[in-house]
Amino acid sequence: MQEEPLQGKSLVGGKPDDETFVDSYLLYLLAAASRKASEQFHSRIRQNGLRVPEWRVLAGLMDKDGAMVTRLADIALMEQSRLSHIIDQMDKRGLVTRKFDTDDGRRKRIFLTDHGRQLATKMVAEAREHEAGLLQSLADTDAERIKPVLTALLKHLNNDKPT
Amino acid sequence: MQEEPLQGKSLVGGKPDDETFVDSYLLYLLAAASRKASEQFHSRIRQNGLRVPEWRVLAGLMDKDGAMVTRLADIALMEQSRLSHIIDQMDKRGLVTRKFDTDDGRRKRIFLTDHGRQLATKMVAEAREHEAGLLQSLADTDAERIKPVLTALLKHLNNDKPT
DNA sequence: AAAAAATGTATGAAAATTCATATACATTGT
DNA sequence: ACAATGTATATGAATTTTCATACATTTTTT
Repeated sequence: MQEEPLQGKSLVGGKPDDETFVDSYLLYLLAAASRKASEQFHSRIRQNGLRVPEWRVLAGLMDKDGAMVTRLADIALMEQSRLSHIIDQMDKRGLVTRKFDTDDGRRKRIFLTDHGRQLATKMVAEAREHEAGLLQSLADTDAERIKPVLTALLKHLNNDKPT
Repeated sequence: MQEEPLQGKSLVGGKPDDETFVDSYLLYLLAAASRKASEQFHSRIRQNGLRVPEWRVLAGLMDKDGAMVTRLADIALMEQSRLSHIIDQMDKRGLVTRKFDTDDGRRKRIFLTDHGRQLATKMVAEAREHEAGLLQSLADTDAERIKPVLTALLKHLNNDKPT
């Protein structure tokens, strides 16, 4: 599609594999796989009037409605203060609501509103549909292996968190 | 470390597996794996006076010094205009430099300066070291499977890009 | 060979995110 | 019971990122 024109030294764009770094670097592979795999669906999210972080919040609440802010931030893969800002906006839009935790006065618990749940439900359906297409387009063997591998990695990562 | 206190309904934090969404959703697994796996190294990046996107640019240039902006943006997993801004800053800091492409007047090619290359080299070494530790801490079978699976996924994703 | 369309990069204002810290409540140790 | 310490969330200024678009080419079309 987009051809890299050769350079004077005829090297750019064609380094032997053992000289490249990123293509064999785990953290890069993870980031790249995540970004490229999500690209299409992210535009669907925007078509539904949401931004990606907002979708993550909705999805997180579908699993854990009433989660406390810190926990939700962890689930939604973002920093606490960012989540606070986002909750502000989603609250104003009537997607979620904050309630005091009766047991612990410092905590607030975040709940989906009816409207929020409605939108979240729709998006989860779209997500599952999109995922099915993605998995189907993969070679069967790959599709079977990818999730278990990621789950194992994630489990491991969540265990020995850095002190 | 951080215990989720049980709710009135004794349900929060303990939904049966078949009711949770994110934990079995591919795009979430990818994003979560990427974020959690990178967390530690990202703080190393900052300790070296870089931000994560800057590190990505340096790493990309280690593989493809003299890349054009659009291509570098793709490698470094960011939008073109963002890369332009970042190059501005890295240029001012003396890490990279822009040169005109002789063949195509629209293009600029980005090169590491000596200083930039020095820092990039150091960081790549740190990255490899960190990666080795990460892989070692995984069960052998997992470690062997993860990269091929991601590589296959990425290869697939890069092929049938959405029109 | 113009004109039209496409491509590559930069730019700046708007919006989002981060960073440091304030505030409020809880827990621990004495 | 009271400091002292720790935890949970919010807040606002500073910074980064995005979005739309301008500008300068190059490529395609007629």
